[in-house]
Amino acid sequence: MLKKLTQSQQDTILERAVEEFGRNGLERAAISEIARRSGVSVGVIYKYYKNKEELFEQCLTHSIAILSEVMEEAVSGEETLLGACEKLIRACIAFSKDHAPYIQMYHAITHTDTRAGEYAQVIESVTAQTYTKLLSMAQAEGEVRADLDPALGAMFFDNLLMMLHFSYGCAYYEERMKLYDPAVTEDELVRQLVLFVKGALGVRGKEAS
Amino acid sequence: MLKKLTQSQQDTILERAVEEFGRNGLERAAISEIARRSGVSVGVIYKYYKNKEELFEQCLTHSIAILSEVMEEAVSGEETLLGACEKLIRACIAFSKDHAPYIQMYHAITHTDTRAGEYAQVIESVTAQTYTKLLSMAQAEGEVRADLDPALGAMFFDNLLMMLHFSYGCAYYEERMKLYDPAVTEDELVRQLVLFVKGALGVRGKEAS
Amino acid sequence: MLKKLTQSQQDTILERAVEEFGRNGLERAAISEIARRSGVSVGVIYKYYKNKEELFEQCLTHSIAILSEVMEEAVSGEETLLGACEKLIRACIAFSKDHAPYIQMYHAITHTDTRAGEYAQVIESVTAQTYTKLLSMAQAEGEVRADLDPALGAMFFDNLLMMLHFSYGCAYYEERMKLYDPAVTEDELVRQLVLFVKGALGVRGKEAS
Amino acid sequence: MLKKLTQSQQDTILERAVEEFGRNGLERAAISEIARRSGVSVGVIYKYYKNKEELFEQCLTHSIAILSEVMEEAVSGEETLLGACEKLIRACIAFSKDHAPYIQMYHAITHTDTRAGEYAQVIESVTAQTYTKLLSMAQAEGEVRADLDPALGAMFFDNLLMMLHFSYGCAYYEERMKLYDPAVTEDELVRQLVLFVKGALGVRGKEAS
DNA sequence: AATGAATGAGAATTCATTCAT
DNA sequence: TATGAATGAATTCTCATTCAT
Repeated sequence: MLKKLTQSQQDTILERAVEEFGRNGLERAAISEIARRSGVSVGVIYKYYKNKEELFEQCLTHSIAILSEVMEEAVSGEETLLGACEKLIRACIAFSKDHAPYIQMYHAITHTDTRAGEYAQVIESVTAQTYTKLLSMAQAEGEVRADLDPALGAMFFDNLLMMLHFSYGCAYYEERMKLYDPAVTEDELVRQLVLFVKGALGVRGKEAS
Repeated sequence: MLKKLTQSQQDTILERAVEEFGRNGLERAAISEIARRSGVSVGVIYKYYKNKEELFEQCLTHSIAILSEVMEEAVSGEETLLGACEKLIRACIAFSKDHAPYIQMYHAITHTDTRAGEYAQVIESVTAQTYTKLLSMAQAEGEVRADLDPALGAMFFDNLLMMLHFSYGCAYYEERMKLYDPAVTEDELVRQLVLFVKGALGVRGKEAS
Repeated sequence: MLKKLTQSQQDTILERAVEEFGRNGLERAAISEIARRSGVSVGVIYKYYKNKEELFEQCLTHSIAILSEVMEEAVSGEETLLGACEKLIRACIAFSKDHAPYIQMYHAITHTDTRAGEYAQVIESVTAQTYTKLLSMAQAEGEVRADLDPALGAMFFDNLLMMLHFSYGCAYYEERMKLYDPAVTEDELVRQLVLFVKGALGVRGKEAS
Repeated sequence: MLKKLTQSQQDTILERAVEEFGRNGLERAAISEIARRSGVSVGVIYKYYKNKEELFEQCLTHSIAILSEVMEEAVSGEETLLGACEKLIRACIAFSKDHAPYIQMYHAITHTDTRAGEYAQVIESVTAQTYTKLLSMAQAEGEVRADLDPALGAMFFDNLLMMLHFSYGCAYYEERMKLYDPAVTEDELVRQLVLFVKGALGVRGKEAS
């Protein structure tokens, strides 16, 4: 057969690869399995990706892009900080539930030793800056407590979101969540986490300032 | 007869194994590498551990035991909740700095899919119950806000601690932390995190209640 | 794509495998050795056979098929029982001389403990039924003595054939044969064995009945 | 401990080894298992036997000695050839039933490629000569047919006995026997085999000559 | 350009044999 | 002298990567 891979086929490969990596991790994931599920030959994968690791990285980039998009969309047009927080939290959960493999990939990548800096840079920069700026602005308007360091506050908040991702996307953390509260509803968790964050940031309604 | 491995040699194997598993995860970790670094033959590892998985689990048990001890010791004799939090936070950081491989191994284990429930149970149960009870009691005494769900509050708090572990024990998260604040001092981070938690839990000094 | 193994190459693998299994038995036979002698890589053997045991079984099937064919051809068109016996005896010897590895493999398999029943079923059923029916019919026609149990008679006869296989295919039994008669010619042996069987079965010419 | 191995301990080792080799064959048999079952250390086995193969050979010698003894005893004092045959046949069956491991070892040894001549010499010489002489004498007295070659006749007879050993001592041949006659009794088999041999040798009662 | 069979390095595991005690 | 723990070579099997077609 001599037809070039369509964009859609490339997307398919990436999605199947994310699933395979999510299921089995970088090591145990099998290129041949990804090829089979994608309906292409092994060779074609090596045409587009130098080796397994590079495919893994592309999956990562792909995953992060999707995740970022979802998260950004979540807060767009949201007026209040707390409203944005809740939207982010809900987006986290929804995304993790629907795209567990992406979360598992995300978790896997954070275990990388080599190239950690590079990866972190690519993946976390935007979020870090966005959240920090968000808090800075809120602080300037008196919406959050004055003694909060915006950068660290942003990191702590993002830490909570990351763990939320894992809790809804990785088997281990799901089990762990059950140990804390076997029957918690998603709504109750969101409510509690919003309260938690609200207190942590010392959020006051704007009108209250 | 040939001298049995001394306790110290056995400890060495476990330490090298933790390092190897931390570096490479269960899959990629190589028994032969662990043997080589431990200065013993491959065979002796199979004398002491049935297979790679069992060695992994022993490493896990070992790591958790050490971590638990440190964390428990940190809060013992601490009167106030906030004091305990700060101690825990400082213990987290100290431990992660000193025992990065243990943290990496912990991070690796949370990526396991098979046996996730089993592992979570073993590793997280005690912490989950301890923190939950701590918050319950504090709440009963009016030390934390009344609308906090102790179980979820405990989980969020532990989530922050876990991310702290990673931030000081795993390269990726270290780099990520630098993105938020390249020059933050440990003391400042602790101060900010204590404030963050204080607000999140709605902590009032006991005398204030 | 890389050229698939030709049929001839696949046959080579099977032949080399039969030799290796014949030489060393299932346990000691080394896949790597079979690969080396076949001029293929180890991997290709695992492409065609799930594991060593499956290769072993295929060798078995192959050997039995060849042997059966030879034996069946030997008796086809033979009118008298004694004529058939002589043909079988000669076929045994010829086959064993030409295909010693198959005989050695057969000998090896009879040492298997696990799956003995399964193997025996596959290998011996046809022969058992054929010989038994042959004797039954001959008995009905008064060609063999009336007090012979056809099934047991068939087994004793086949026992003699099996030992003949071994005597011409396995070093040990060859040496053993020399102990009985260092200089025996094949023709003399056949003549004697035919006489032996003739007496054992109480064969009378049909015209004598 | 500094006590020398008693004769009884040496016998124990040999017996346990025969069992282990009978069970698992030369390859899979484990020296450590033999040591454990014999209640001695691994080292002591290597004190008495250079290596596994030598132990195997000693087991063989031991097995053959026992077998020979039993067979010789069986025929001693027996007057008629046919009586001796029946005694031998019964002894075969009884021994194989009681000492299957010895038979399995015997079967294993006949698979040896290297040293086949040596082994055969040691193991089969006496039997070969005994049976041949037996037939020669019987022939001289007109007890067996005149056109029988005593050496070949002896071999065919011994072939039948060997297969009998296997049929009662090795799983594969047991199963094979069931294919021929699933419900045969030992007595019936003996009766049929005696008849078979009687015919084969052309035995006449002495008084009939 | 795509295919997918072949390659072969690499990893887990076993166990005969050694030898320090 | 007996012990049995340690050794490490050897074997099976997998799968990322190559490359002839």
